[in-house]
Amino acid sequence: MPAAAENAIPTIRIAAAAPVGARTGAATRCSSCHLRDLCLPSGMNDAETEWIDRMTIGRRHVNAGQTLYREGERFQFIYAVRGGTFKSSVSLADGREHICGLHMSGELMGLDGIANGTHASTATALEDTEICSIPYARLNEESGRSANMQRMVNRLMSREIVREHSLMMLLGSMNAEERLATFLLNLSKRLRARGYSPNEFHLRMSRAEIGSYLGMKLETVSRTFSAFQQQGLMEVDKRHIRITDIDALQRAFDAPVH
Amino acid sequence: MPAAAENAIPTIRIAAAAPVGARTGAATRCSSCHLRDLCLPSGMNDAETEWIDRMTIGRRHVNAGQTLYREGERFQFIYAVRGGTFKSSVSLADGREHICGLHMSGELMGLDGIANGTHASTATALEDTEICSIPYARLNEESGRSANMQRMVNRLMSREIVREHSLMMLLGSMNAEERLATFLLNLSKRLRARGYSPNEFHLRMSRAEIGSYLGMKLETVSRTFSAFQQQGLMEVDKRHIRITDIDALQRAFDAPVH
DNA sequence: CGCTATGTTGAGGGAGATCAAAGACTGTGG
DNA sequence: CCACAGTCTTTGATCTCCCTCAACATAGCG
Repeated sequence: MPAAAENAIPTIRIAAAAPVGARTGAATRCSSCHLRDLCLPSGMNDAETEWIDRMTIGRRHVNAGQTLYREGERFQFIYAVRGGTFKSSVSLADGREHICGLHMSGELMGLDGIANGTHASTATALEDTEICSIPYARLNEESGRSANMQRMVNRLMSREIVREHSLMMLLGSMNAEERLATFLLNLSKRLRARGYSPNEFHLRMSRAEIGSYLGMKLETVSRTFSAFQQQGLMEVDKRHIRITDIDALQRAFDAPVH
Repeated sequence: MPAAAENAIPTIRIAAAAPVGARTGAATRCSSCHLRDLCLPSGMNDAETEWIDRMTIGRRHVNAGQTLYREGERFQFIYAVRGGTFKSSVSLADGREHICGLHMSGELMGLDGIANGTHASTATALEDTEICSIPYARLNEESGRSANMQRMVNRLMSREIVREHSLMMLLGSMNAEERLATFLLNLSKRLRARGYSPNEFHLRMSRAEIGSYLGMKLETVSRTFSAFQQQGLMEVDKRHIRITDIDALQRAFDAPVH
């Protein structure tokens, strides 16, 4: 299983078969993708999945540090993460930046661009990644043909809204330990859903990025990690995390949105 | 203009013609609504607006303090605010609550329910209000008939995502003065769009509610209002706000998402 | 006329920010 | 192979913004 293998490799570099940003040629088929049940086709029947197949124009590599799209750019595609991890961020006029999303394989990006036809955030690869581009105009055409497919698109957008609600809750009313624990538990859950170990993983973000995501400073992130380690909840070695007592972490901090 | 009259009345009570929560009878027609250009029908042609007319099952009063829907309840309707103001909130298992939205006339509520078929937040009327209920199942049927209509639904959902991005930016990287100023400027802009004065208005939320929305305590909200007043930016008398120098407020604090 | 809800203001404390320094690791170039 | 710069992380010391606790004022309401 390539996914598990990738997880086992501690480096963040994976072989880049094509030049930066280039398409890899043939269109990727959703119907044969191992992320089928997590991604856009989830809940769709075979015929609908084939419709998606016809419009997914291609797979593309995006290398670590590169952007997939930037705030203000014209919106044309919705993107599905096929491998690797992305962050998305918004920025203020004075340069302050805030990370507002962390996207893993099977998750969609770029939905915020539909509102005005321009992207409202910037998507940056946190490691070497692979993404599928879905032309929004064609998605609309196809979903006009299938009520089910259209419901799925709505559902995925709604899911994004719900996700942001949770983040607002986190930013608005949790302390540093609660924020970091919630973040780690959420990560753990999503990794498990992808067949990775929920207890041991590599963070793809720096302390500063985690801080930006959680509304705290990098030093506070670092100190909170140290505190968790001293409490015997996890072992932390830079970006390598091993959660030793996930139940305790849950009990102490997991306050799921009611 | 009834809207302007309502704005001029300092009390939050408006006459309730029907019993609490009751439908007022005949279906409301979008085609003749004065909020037509702000609300769901914006950007739709006459035929499409008539389709919406056919499914908007009715107008309903919701009195101050009452909830329109609650977290966890089955999702069936999307709601459009026809008059008055709503807050929406999410809560943690331990009872902490966070206000994650403030909805004015012409704005939609309940989109977060599409994801799982249950509402992810609670909507509470901040004053006596009137809302239109749009059955989601029928909305889907109708929007299957019109690509344009479906695009509009997507756009409205995307707008909600963008709105939440801004809130996350606010919660994640602004100080108390910036938060309150951003909040007031946003309110001012939305009131202007509805034909109200952008400089003088009544807040519909208590200090505690504003605090919950902006991720700060009620005392801090109160102190920040006092600070703005001492800086000559506005006059504050409980919930009545008169912004005397909106440009200064903009210059000092408005840091629009890049 | 109390009673409750709401808002303002003060005093003090604390969680996290800021400033600073040092160690670990990576990649680069000699 | 090693010296070096640059990045990331950790930890300490100090500071500050906002929270907490408290008292008081005001308005609406039974």
